[in-house]
Amino acid sequence: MVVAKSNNLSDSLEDYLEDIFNLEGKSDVARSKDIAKLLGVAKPSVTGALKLLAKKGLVNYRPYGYVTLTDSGVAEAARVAGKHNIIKSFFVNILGVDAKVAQEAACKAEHALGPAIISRLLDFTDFITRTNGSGSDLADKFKRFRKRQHRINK
Amino acid sequence: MVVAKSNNLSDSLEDYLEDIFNLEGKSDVARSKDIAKLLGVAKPSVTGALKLLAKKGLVNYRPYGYVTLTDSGVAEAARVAGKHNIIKSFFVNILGVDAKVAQEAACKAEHALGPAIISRLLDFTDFITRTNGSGSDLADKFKRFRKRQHRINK
DNA sequence: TGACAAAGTTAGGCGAGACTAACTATAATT
DNA sequence: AATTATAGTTAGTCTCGCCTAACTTTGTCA
Repeated sequence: MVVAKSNNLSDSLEDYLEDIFNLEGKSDVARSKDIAKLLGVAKPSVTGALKLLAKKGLVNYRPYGYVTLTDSGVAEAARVAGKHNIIKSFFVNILGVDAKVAQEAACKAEHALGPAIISRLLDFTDFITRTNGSGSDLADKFKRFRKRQHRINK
Repeated sequence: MVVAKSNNLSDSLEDYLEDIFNLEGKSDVARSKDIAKLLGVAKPSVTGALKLLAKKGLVNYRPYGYVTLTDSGVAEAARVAGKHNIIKSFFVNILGVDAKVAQEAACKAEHALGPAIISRLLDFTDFITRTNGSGSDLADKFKRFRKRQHRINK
């Protein structure tokens, strides 16, 4: 089930873009080797992806040179990274999922959820994080609820 | 980013399995033509998938014969379909997402979310659906919250 | 029961995205 | 500055999942 995207970017290319974005944020520059390591792919795979992204005008690529995002590359990457954070935040802060598990699941789910759902998920996380009438945080309430539900397994 | 799965089933094969499961539920039998239609693929793709699933012992397949799930096929398919329903239910009943959008997103997200997250999502949907102290359903509260948040766009 | 329609299969091919092996360019060290 | 290590690229291959065209089997109906 390969899905046509409006932005014409495959899941794979979105991942590259996102990682370049994160690397730029950390060290102002993305090195091919680091991209490969972060994504868990071999170096030639990175070269191939960079060429594709360059053709789409999303990265500035020159053989043996440093990699930077173009303006539209930054925009695209930020969109993907934003999804990632919204999803991960929901998993961690609301569902109480382990950070590492949440991180990995968010990596995959970010390609599955469109703007309608992402927007609602963001609002919902915001909503549920707030203190409600009872003066007790709902995420905490849920943790206790879940503990009760599963006490038989503990 | 192709992901290794513990069950050794690709996203694609999980989709076939799930659709066969649903077709069996409706008419006791899955016809190749209907699988193709449901998944939006050409008929030869179905033949190929059925052979793979048969090799894994998940479907009973004979050329030109009807397709049924084996016991382990049912188990696998039920697991996937279960995920699907939990995710869709959260989208629709909690986030208030349109049913069609939720359906499609769930189709993709079901491959992204592992048991730790699914289990919590199920509990959470259960939890949040219940009436809380204020006597008002939280999903409803969220709808109002969201309406307030976005009233500027309306 | 024979002809035709519908369903399913086979054969061959294509693109995406990964890999390894071998090569080239850049950087670092002395 | 020459050597060596590291980074990056090229070339070629593989698998997966899809496709179309052509063929075979099964079902229907006059």
